[in-house]
Amino acid sequence: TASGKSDLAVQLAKKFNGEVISADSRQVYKGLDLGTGKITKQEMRGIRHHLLDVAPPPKQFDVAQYQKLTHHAIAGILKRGKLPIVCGGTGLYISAIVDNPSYPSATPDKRLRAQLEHKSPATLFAMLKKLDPARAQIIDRNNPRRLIRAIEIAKAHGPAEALKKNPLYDTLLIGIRVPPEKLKTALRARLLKRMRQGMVQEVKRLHTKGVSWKRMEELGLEYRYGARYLRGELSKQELIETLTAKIWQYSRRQMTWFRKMPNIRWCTNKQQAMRGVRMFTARY
RNA sequence: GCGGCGGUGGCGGAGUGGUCAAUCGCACUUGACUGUAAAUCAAGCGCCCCUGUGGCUACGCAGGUUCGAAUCCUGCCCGCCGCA
Repeated sequence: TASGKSDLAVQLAKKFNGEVISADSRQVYKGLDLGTGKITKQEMRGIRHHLLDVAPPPKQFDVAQYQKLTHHAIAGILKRGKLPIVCGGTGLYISAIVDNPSYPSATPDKRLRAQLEHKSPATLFAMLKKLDPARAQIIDRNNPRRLIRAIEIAKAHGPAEALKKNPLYDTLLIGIRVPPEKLKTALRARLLKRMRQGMVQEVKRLHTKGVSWKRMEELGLEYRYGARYLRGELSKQELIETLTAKIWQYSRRQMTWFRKMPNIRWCTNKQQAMRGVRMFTARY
């Protein structure tokens, strides 16, 4: 967040004849622009971007869909003889491409989920233990969302296998390192700018176009708190304060994900990144 | 000036004689992650020794009562409300 990755991606694409693939779980939705910090047409500077605006906001999108669409996109880019550049902050989505795990084929079961939603973690855990004791051993037993999905998988086709990774592509991972204080300031400045550009109006517009307040809660920080502000639960000042805090928390969670990626190459400036890519592409 | 209410950890806010370093929420720090991932979940969060049924300092300030006080009493300081 606010590290300058979109901008870097475009520069790399220019320099190395590439196209950009977004790895962002909110920018996949059409119409979520200001609130997600989506790159604008102008900022793209003619570089083709993929995996943006591929889903309607009311419908839930997920990693498996992301994985599938991305493989298509990458195939197309390679066929055109170009370099695919994945850029984004959703660790899970990045790993969906880089590690290419084959997710259990059990498809989300809305009815089952609704049924389990109000059960306590303890009962969910008991259910899972019966269905898939091995999984129960290693799962986070306090986390209803994980428990429900695990049950979903077990019900569909018995005990789950360990997740296999089958990487398809040779990848270079670049992490951008920004000093925390600097990042904090940048985050806030960016938020204020987006507010001036009409972020709240965007939320309002989405709602009039049929996105429920309930759904808004799930579409990302800006939409969640923006909606609360519009409903009068937050003052403008409170909106700004809680959003800065929440965005910062989110940014930290991103970092904990990236920190554990094994071969990530950390860069503090564009030159370092450029050099990395040059060396990487020289191998082919 | 008189009367009422209140001052608790970074913030909000419990507790009203012992089991209180003090419920809880937020913020903060660290981490997990098998189709919601900007989601969901976990741990830590006065100071020190970092072994424990450990030591120290704490609930506006200063005294007092008590075996024992954030909790009771007195004085002072500060805030809000009502009457002047």
